[in-house]
Amino acid sequence: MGAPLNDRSQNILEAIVEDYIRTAEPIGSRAITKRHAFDLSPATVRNVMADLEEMGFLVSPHTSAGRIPTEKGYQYYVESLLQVNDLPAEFRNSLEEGSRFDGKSMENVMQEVGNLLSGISRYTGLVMAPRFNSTVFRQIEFVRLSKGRLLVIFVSESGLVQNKVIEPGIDFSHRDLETITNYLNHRLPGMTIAQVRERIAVELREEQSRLNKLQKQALELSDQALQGDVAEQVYVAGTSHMLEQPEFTSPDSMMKIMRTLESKQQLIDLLDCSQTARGVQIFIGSQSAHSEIEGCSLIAAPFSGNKGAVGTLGVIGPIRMNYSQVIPIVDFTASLVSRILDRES
Amino acid sequence: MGAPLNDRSQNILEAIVEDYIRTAEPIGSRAITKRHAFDLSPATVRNVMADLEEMGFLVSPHTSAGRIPTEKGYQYYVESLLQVNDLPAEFRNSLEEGSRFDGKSMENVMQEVGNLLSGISRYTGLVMAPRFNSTVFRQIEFVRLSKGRLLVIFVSESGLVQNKVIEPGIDFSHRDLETITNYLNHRLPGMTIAQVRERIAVELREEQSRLNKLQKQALELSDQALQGDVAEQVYVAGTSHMLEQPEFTSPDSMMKIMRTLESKQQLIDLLDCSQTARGVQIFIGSQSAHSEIEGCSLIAAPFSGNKGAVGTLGVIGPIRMNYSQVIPIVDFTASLVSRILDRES
DNA sequence: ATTAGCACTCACTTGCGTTGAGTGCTAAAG
DNA sequence: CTTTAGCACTCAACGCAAGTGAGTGCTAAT
Repeated sequence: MGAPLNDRSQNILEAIVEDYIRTAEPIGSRAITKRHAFDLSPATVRNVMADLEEMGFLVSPHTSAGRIPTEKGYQYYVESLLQVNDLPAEFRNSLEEGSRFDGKSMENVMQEVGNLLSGISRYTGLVMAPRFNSTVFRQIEFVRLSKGRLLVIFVSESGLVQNKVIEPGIDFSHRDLETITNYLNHRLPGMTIAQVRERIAVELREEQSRLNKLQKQALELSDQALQGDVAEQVYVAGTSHMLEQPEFTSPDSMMKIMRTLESKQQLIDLLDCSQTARGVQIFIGSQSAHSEIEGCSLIAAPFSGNKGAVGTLGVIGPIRMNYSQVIPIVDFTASLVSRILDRES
Repeated sequence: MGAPLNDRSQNILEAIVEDYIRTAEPIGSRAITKRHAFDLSPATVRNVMADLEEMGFLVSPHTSAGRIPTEKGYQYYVESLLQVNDLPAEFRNSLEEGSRFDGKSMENVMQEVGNLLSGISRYTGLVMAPRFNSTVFRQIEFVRLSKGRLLVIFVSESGLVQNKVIEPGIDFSHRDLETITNYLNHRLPGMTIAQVRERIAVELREEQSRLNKLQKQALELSDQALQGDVAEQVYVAGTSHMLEQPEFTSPDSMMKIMRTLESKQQLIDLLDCSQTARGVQIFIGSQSAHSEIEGCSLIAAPFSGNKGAVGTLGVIGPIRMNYSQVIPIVDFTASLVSRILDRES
């Protein structure tokens, strides 16, 4: 699908896409010649537009309206025509300002980053915290809540904290717990949670005989503590910006979009795609997979500390999204968050 | 404003409110006589309705429409006419089912409870976790993240966990931290966070001379750790149910309501009102304070463990809300959560 | 006190003509 | 061969008028 477009067609396509992104209204041939100083008559532009339509870059909603870009049109625009703006200094500042983390927990930081993403882009901001299972274990603590009920707290290298309540069969004493905690905290750091689990399984199987009772209990306990994948954390911010978009003015589409943004799982699936990739990724319309988010595009980028904790953040908005503005925002924010995670180690 | 309403007027008012809650459409005199077996002609009902309108319980949107309840009408209905249904067993079951907390953190439980509230009521569920400052301190842990950067983890009696990153001036060694942790964990449990802070301030002021260096550092460190109120946590679930309500079909009102539900602070203010009260509280329309939530009612109840941690949960929906169904849901859920918090101790 | 009857009101719907932005086609001009 | 001017055509959107019907308030009869 190379680029069988000559310069003039490209210019016109670019003009249409950009005007449409601004106005959200079908662009007519006259409007083009007026707004941009091509030395062409509307009729010529019409011919070019007819060609672009035939090639699948444009459609007209009805005979007597202007043209709007198709998904393919946007894709071509993003891949070949778009020039990304620099991130304005004010945005850069408020991002750096807002992500100071002194006195905040990592969760707060993630939430705050989501708010910043949405506030600056004026679309909806998404942040998916690193999957806990892939983060590097740093420390574990047990708190005895009541008879037989324990609170387990994990801390990862990157400063993420997770906790859960478990009910092991045995009622450990304060002393036991302390010993177990020490034992585990000396042996486990440096591995990912996944590796830790594997290690525990191996030791329980193969070294049974060489372990004393408490060591065995320690392993069994941490096995239970690590059981069950911890659900991903997604922070969504600025959902109401979505409703401000003219493409979602109908009550129906408003409900649809809000339902989608409410279902964390769908968002996780979406963001997972760009987990592994490097740098900013752009999913335009139905490119964003199986997903139910019709009419939306996603600009996402992974972030990661040097200890391997990988999360994803991004901005979701209508296909008619201001790509040139949002891309640098996402890009910069991702590296910012990476920097924050790194600083922890 | 006593009750200058005779039985017949009451019955008719009740019928109108309940029919309107069901249909969301103005109720006419004929509809009343048809749907309910009062032995009255439409004309009589009309007379009564005119009286009720004069008294401020009803209004008609325009001359040739039926009547709808005013806020005052709802208030009278809720206070004097409403009979609360029992909570259907299926709801009770799914609530009890869903709030099993084994393997979940308290935050997960709160979130889950929000989901249940909204899922069952089909309105929007709110849960405000206990303010951390008012919870009883149980344990503190320090994790050294990097040079000069500490992660502090607090655990409250009720199993709530909070963490934050701080940067004390000094770079404590692992050993120091252990000592400090032990020192604090022996002295502080049993007090609320607020009390702890006070105590620390007093000791630092009055017992300066009697403390060794590490003890002093311990106190200073925990002072910093406790500084700054931790933001309240509000869990909001099922916001899209709001958009399903016929009163919010216009794009404008949809945006308005979503913006409100997005701003945690407004919700906190709202829920704070019922923090101190006992049992289910009902805020109808503008009763729900200064707040911007026009056209909404809130049904809320505080929950609390025996250790004093107090939170609030509730359901928010249109004024035309199914009070008789939602009240028992909120009531039961609040006591359920209280039970969960209690069980921890 | 209640009810039947009746004139009246007014949001809502339907249909119809007008408007205007925009198109595609054709034929002339460069 | 490309570009442009001209023109007939299309069709969503807007506004207006008439018709419809649910519901009311008032009056007079029961």
